[in-house]
Amino acid sequence: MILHQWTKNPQEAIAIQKQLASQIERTDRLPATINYIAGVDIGFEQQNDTTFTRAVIVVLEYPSLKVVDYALHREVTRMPYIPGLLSFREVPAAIAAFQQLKQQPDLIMVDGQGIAHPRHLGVASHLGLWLDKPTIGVAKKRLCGKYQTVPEHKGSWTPLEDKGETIGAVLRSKDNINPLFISIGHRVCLNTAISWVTNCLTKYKLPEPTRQADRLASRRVVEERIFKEWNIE
DNA sequence: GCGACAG
DNA sequence: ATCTTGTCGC
Repeated sequence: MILHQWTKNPQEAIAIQKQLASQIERTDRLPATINYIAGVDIGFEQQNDTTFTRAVIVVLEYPSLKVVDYALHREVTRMPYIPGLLSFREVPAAIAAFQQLKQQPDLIMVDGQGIAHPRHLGVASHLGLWLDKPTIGVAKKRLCGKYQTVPEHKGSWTPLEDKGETIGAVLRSKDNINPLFISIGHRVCLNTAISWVTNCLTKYKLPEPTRQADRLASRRVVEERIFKEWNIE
């Protein structure tokens, strides 16, 4: 279902975000059993005078964390990067990639903020609302909010607060490595978001869903060997 | 006015 | 995000 037009006008985009933010669900509404978790990431390719947006979405089986499906979509980049309006640049491509999946996920982790955003509608929230799926924002940097120093050991976290409310969690996903910024995307409460990200952590900074998506999104060319490596097709 | 600013 | 070499540390 179409929620709105993907305007390229900043003023209109801000108005749309304010209207959509009220529809975000901050409490759990996800399957009792999670069998498939998706990871989303976007990369860019410069080809002479044109910039292409490349969206990658991978689906991992849980708890094995094995990749069972993935999709990729390229399109000419529609908007420049403007802090706070990232979803209007990246989400359309992510939706196109999502529609190619054969295995539907029960939960989606997105590279970027969820409600930890000036108008409470980061990429993870916007994508979740559009797809009507549970989503979690997994960002590597802070967009807004304040937080206390996080203990250095893996698993510890401190609240990310803005204007008197908790908008996310600053989570140490690996010992002595910069923390991740976790926030509600849609249909998942903060504690549930934190536990699912934690459940998907192995020996790296990023949880497996976004780490695997990142591997493809940040690649110059998607070679055939990737298919074999994941035993797909 | 000045600084901050996901990817 | 992307452009890029070496380098410090577990």
